[in-house]
Amino acid sequence: MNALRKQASRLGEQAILKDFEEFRATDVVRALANFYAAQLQLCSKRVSASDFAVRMIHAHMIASGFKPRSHILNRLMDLYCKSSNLAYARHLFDEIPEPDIVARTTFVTAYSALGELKLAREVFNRTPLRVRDTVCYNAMITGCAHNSDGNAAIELFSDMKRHDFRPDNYTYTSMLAGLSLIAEHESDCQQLHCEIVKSGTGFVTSVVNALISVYVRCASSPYVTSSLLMDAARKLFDEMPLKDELSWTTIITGYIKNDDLYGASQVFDGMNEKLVVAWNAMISGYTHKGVVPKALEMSRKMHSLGIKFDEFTYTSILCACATAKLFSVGKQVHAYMIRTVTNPSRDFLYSVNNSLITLYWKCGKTDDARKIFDKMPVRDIVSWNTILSAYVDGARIEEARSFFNEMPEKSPLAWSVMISGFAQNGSGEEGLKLFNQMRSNECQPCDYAFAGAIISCAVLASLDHGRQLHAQLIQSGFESSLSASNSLITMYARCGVLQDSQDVFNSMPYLDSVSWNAMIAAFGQHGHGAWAVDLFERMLKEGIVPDRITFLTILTSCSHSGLVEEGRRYFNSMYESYGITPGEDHFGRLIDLLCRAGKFSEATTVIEKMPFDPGAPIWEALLGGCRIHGNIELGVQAAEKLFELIPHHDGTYILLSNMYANVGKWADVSRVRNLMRVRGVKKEPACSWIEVDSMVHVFLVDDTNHPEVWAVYEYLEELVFEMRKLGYVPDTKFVLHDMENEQKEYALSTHSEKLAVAFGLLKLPSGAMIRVFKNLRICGDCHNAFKFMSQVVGRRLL
DNA sequence: GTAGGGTTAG
Repeated sequence: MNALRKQASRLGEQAILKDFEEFRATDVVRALANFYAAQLQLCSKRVSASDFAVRMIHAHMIASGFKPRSHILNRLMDLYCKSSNLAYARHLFDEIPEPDIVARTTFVTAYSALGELKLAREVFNRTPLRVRDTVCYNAMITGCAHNSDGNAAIELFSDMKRHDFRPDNYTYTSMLAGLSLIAEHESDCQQLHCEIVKSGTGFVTSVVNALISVYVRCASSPYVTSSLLMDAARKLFDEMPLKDELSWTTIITGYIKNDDLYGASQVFDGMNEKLVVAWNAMISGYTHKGVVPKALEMSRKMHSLGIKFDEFTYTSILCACATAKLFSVGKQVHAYMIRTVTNPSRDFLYSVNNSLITLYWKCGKTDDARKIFDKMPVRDIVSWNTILSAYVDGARIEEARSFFNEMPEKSPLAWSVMISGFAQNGSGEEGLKLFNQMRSNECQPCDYAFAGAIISCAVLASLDHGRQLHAQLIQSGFESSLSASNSLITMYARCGVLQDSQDVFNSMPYLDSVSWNAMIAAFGQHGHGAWAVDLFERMLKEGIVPDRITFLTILTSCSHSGLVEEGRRYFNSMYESYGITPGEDHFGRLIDLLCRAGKFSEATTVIEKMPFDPGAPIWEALLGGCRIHGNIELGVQAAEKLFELIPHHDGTYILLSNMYANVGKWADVSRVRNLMRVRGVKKEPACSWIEVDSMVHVFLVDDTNHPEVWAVYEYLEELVFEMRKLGYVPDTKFVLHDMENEQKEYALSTHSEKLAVAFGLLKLPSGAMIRVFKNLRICGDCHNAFKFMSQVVGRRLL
């Protein structure tokens, strides 16, 4: 009891408790009943802190031997449901011999809100028809609609009509709102609209609001032309006899959702008394559409008009600052908030602190973000997820992992962030492991989780897994998911099946810049620079604005296909036409482009004229070019710079030794390899479980950015080197050609067999060889796979 | 006891 009391004072429930203590003296049952009813009423108004008080009052009821009548009992159960103490409520419920309809409806609502549709349905089904009423049907319909069971909602709707229950405003509102969330029920919404008009509820504000939001939602669907539907929504809005707060905000956010900020601001300007909610909608609208200055201007205007900011306003402004990385402005807003908000609620603390964390994270201060998190008196799921994303975003994968393990509650979002975090970090295997773990924890993967798992397959170049996941994705109903489809494009390309990438790309209902970037990259990786350029041009024609990633991708594609002119032109257009300042990564691609084409003097000029000191990516690009063309003098210079910048990077040694190997300077190759050994440079470990067959794909397809790829790359090159040293002229010309000039079409269309033949390694019956390669699924140890390969090589050579 | 808008995490 004392512990509870302590908690009560922390939650600010003293008022209730004081009344409570005073009342104990009297002992009249009727008065007690009134008192309980009044206290419970009080609790229901204090949403955030009522939990404890309810338990106190209930405990007192039991202690004083008070037997509550149904209305008090119902209220008690309702409060328990709303404060997530559903078990208590259910316990009470089960003890009532004949629970009334109010009690039953309470449970239908509570279970539905928790996503426990089956339990809700059970309570509903056990309610005899003679007891049922419209409210209880409404509650059940809302439950079905919110849990995306549109068909059940429709069935219930006709069921209630069959039994002569007249649908009311609540029914129509729930039906409309629920069905419009589910894509395949658009025509049902149209039918409902007709029925509403006939029923005479067509002018009821709440129903029209719901209708407007249906039109808005349909308008933002990728399958339709939004302007007509928005016009229809606007007509409904203009013609409605009585507008309430919701009508205004629904239409404003409707315009924002459909990218019509002008339309939104027009309606907003037409408001006589501008609601805080509407201001908030405008501010967040501008922020999300990337017009942060406008968002800040709105908040300044709001301030100068003396309109008080609420929790949502602060959160939105801080989010705007985070998006635009305006750290000092964000801090000012925070300071202003501390001055003006004297008594923040718990919900306020959550959201504001969460957006502060976001601000610090986006401004590159992850450790400070963590400090805020640690200091927060109360944290919610978003607080945890934000920190997790911050770690993943900063490639601090180990910290992310241990933070993830500490999380008290792992939402699907957290799982998917962590899964794609692993994948982005090159740990495809960890990503897939986690995805499977997610499923075995009975956590239904969402489309983002699938996307993470699919990217993991891309990293591993594990086509079989990728295809399996694609099938499961369709089974789970995520076929049209943007993020999952984007990851499929990348996965198929990395696994060497370009056609499948194109199929996914062409079948997508709508595309975002990520989709275009992925497809352009896919063409580029497969050596189809010209196709990549075509697609890029098509993207521009369709009015999609290219971003930094698009330019990285198109520059890489040009570079891999020797399209020097185009690459140079695109590089220049970056700033001139799109206002994007080229970063070091873009310069790196340009250098790569020039060096691959042998234009070393132009490359060195670019390096000299760059607006910043050249870092590792620049020297790596230069060294890479020197490797291809055997430009020893310049290559050595670049390697020296690299050794200064990143002393123990294995990639530098490997590039250097390959450069020597390409011009037949075997002594130098040995020298570099020895140097590596002497300096204790560790080679990145090879990935452990993919098939040799897949590795070859990775090696040929990828840009050699991943550690695994480096390992494979080095190993295969070593094999060729050994062969050459032994005076064997391997029939590998085109493979080497592939390596160096990225003409990968042939290699990609081949499988292990052709590759093996190409290496001149084997004249084994191809079937046997294929089986060895294909079945050599060395789970947990790829070294053995390589050992096998080298044994075969040895046999042939000796 | 039932419906509908604005915030922060991918």
